[in-house]
Amino acid sequence: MTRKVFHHEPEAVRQNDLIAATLDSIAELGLAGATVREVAFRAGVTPGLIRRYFDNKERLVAAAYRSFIADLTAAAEAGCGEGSAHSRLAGLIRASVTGPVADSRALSIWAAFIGTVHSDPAMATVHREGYQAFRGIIEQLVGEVISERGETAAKAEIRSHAIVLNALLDGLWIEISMGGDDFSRLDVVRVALDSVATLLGIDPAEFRN
Amino acid sequence: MTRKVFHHEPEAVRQNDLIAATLDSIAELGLAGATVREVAFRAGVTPGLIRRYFDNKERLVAAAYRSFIADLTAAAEAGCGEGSAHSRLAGLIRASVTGPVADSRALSIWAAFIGTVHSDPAMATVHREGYQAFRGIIEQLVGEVISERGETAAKAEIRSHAIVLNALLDGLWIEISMGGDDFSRLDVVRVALDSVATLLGIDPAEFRN
DNA sequence: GCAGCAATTAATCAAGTGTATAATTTCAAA
DNA sequence: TTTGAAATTATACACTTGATTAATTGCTGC
Repeated sequence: MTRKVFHHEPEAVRQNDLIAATLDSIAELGLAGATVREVAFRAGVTPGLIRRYFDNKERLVAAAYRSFIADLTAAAEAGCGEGSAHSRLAGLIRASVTGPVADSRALSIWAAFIGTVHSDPAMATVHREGYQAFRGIIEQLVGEVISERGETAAKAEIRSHAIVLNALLDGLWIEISMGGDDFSRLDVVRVALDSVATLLGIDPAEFRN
Repeated sequence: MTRKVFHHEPEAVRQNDLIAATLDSIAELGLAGATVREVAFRAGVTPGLIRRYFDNKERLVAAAYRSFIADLTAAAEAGCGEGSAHSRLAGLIRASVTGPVADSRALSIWAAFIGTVHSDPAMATVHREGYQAFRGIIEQLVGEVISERGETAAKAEIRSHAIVLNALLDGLWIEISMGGDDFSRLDVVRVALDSVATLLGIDPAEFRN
């Protein structure tokens, strides 16, 4: 038998490929389907190689989680654009409830990971970091929006608003990404913007800009 | 060796025990830890017995999911109590963001199951049914609240409100159950009630009753 | 071109998985 | 008390899993 031909790849490239293959496996087959063999196959590589780049399968999965969350947050943040705080918040909201952030694949991966957080300390750490990062963005944005309107609010109030907003966006993201038929005939962006505006006491018409 | 002594149990009891053991396993060890042996051990039974009550492990897990969702929905619904639509909606909200509905164990189980929905059609069915049931409750309640206030709203508007409310409650439930430190010094019930009141255009003070 | 090192493969292992089945025990009916 | 069916156990099997290691290959510097 002839051995498989292969190429040397830079460490970063292989790691990325393995992480991507892991996320693909999870998205299509669930966490249980993301076996070492499946991941290796999708990465066009042999199972044993994984151990050269990740000490454990656990480490690989945690790295994939971190990468996934970072990408998701970055995509949402990219939706902010630049400009007034109002328009940036609107951009964040719009990005949060439309593709590629709000899509079935992302939800599947997120859900698979979330299920491990409670029983796996390493995953819990990754989760907490990602969560706090996103809520920090919202909190900052809410603060800026309030001061932009010439108003002032206590830190606790801003935080309270951020928590509610975050919850609403999370919930909407889940519902939309889950893809029940209920959203197909609904303008999700308008609903999301109006809801947030109402919660913040902003005139929805003005907020939609 | 002496064989294990055992008792005959009615079918319903054994099924319940096995389902309870499955949920316990998932809550503590994650879905991956809910092996046939682990579940059997927790149920004080031998692995082989499971197959007498459930064709597959898949069936057992699906049954556990259905049972879990039903209990959760029932607990939330029980919080409604009786009385005006306003007070029933308030009760539902209060129940949704406090124990035993909003607690770490419930979230762990929910998360584990959610991760399987995308790649497992049977689980998807169970999920969809449970989800629609809960959203139906909210939709009904929102409709009653509106008409109770002497107002009138198109069906689409009611549905839109229900979707947003459901998303908000889901998101709050997740955040609270996840148990970040951020909620420890926050009156979650008040925040939830005020947010919903604001979204529905009700005076928060009146809504809190 | 070639030597040597790092990257990759191939093959194997022990442990754990869900499932199947025959042997045993419980329990209710006669 | 006995008997027979149903419930439960014990054991085993085939398979998959993550991990390990030696052999092989590709590549870089000389």
